[in-house]
Amino acid sequence: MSGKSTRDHIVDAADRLFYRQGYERTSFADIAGAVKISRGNFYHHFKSKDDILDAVIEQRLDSTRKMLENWEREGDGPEARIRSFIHILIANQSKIMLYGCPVGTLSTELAKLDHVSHAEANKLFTLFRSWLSRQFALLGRKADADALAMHLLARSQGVATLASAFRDEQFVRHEVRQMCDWLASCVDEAAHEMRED
Amino acid sequence: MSGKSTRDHIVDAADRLFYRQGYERTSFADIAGAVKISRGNFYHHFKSKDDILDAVIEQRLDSTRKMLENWEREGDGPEARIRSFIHILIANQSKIMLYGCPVGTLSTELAKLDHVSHAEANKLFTLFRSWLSRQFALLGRKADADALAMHLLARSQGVATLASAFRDEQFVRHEVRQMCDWLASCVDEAAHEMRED
DNA sequence: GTCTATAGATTGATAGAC
DNA sequence: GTCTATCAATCTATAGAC
Repeated sequence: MSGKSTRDHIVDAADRLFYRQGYERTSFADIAGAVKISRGNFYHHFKSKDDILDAVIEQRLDSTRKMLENWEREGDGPEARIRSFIHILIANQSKIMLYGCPVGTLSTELAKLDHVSHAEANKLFTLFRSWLSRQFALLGRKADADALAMHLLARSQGVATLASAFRDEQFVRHEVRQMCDWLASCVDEAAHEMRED
Repeated sequence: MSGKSTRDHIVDAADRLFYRQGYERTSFADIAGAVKISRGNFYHHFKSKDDILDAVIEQRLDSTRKMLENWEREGDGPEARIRSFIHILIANQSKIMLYGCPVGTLSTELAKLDHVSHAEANKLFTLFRSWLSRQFALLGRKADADALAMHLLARSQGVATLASAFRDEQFVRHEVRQMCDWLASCVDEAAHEMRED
């Protein structure tokens, strides 16, 4: 109950720094400075920098799973849950405008580095993808649920990228509104198909 | 007429490596290896690594300007020109699936590095943005031309990001088709507004 | 479990011969 | 204009004292 272990502090600091500076740019010295331990002490907890990365990805997967489960438990329908996803762009707007989306930017960086953990990082995308796909299926769009999930994922990724390039709050709000309109039209189409059956 | 200067070779190699590996990861040794010159020789042509980056951005701006001017000269209408933009995703598909969009990934990396040339790199985005905006205005959507340009930019960025994460050709083709449908609906709405005036 | 000290490689950058 | 040699700083990682 006394709080977090040194290992947890390292993972937390690395998580923040990898997001803000990128993985390649972040050195052990940076993390050591943030956690206030010596560089040599790292290797008691992790055997390499890649090892810290894997722990960071694991932590992000855990917290994302919890977030999605909470949205599922809140009792609202699938449309409201998907709206919660869309509104991440508003909730995290200031960070996104500075550093982009933590999922997309990590995946992109690891792809370029041809890093062994690229596949691990992409599990974050897959987590959102299958969760969204399930919500669209619940909405009555079973046939194209996965395509809709990918479409929405892509649009939020694009908004995050341009948000960090242009730092334009109004653009983000405008696109979020449009995505919610698009979502509502998805529901309408589903209802229409039901009537036809 | 004898071909490219050493300086040009350096910029070409740096351009390719910055795209494939990222700016931070690419060292002078990498570029030297690609151009087959010694590391010391760099500093006769550039005074720093940042200097090479600026030259790379300048070259990308030049070639992008030429591409957009060519599309403008081809005689087709604005709708066909915007379709040419959308189809970059198909034309460069294999590279995009490996390294993402050269514009978006550079901007994202420089944002995280808090690099002085981030604004320079964003001029690439602005170039596409104002060109697209002009095309939408020609299409009869003067009032919201810039918002439509940003929307389309965002969607292609998102598709590029997910293309490199999931390496899914069919997804790219599907999204490209949808973007073209959306473009056609933009034209219809413009025609409808004209009738109302 | 945390530290200091250090190895060994690589980084961006400089000096000076040719 | 290109080279070799080298600098100082930084990097990941290891060894070993406490």
